[in-house]
Amino acid sequence: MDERTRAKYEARVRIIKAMAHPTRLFLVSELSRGERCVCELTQMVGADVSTVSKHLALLKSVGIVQDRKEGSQVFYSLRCPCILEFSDCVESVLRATAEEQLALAE
Amino acid sequence: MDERTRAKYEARVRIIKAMAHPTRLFLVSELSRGERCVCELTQMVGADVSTVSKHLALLKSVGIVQDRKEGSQVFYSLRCPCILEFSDCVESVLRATAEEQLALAE
DNA sequence: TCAGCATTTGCAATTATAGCCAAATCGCCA
DNA sequence: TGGCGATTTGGCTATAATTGCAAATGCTGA
Repeated sequence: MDERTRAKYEARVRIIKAMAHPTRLFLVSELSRGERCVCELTQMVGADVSTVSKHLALLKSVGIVQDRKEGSQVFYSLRCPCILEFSDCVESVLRATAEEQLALAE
Repeated sequence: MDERTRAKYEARVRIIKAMAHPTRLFLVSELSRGERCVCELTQMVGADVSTVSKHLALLKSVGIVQDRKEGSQVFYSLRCPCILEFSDCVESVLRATAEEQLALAE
């Protein structure tokens, strides 16, 4: 794998890695319903505000979400609605595995 | 986020995490072209065999790939062709970011 | 200007990952 | 059976990620 190829995969990996955390995946799925402010998200997640803020900053840094300030609040929203396709793939892997396990159990 | 919800996201995260590594993303994309044995993949990646073997084992453990032994060789293949949809989403985030950067530069 | 909420940033400790080398397995064939 | 090539596993070290607390920043309304 040459330098150029590796760089290409690393760019994609940054985005995938951003989704590879339970809290961030939850945030993304919550944002797929619509804009939310940090305080709302923090309450839903149930972790420290600073932790949630950092997760959101990471998602933003790779371009998955965008933010909008309104007064002292910050509203985050999805920048790409494609997350659904993304999830579909994950779901189908999960389903395939579950079906296989079921078959083995019989 | 209650226990049950968290467990749901963790199951999905295991799959996403498996893709969140340059070498593994490369392996998956290479396997999307067809079955390959460990020795071929090792050569393409250019890392230690043991390293590649561990990456493949991880991909297998979450159900993304499957293996088939033939003599002393092991052939890996994709278990879910959906990786393409997965990539499409990643690509569109990349593209959106690139376009935005371009617009800012003008 | 000051107090007060919302959010981000700096810091330090804990935990998880990745990589290589060496050693163990496994199947094949002389 | 013994050796050989292919692959996996164990062990160890180095690096990266995650988290909460405390402090800093920003905005708003009195």
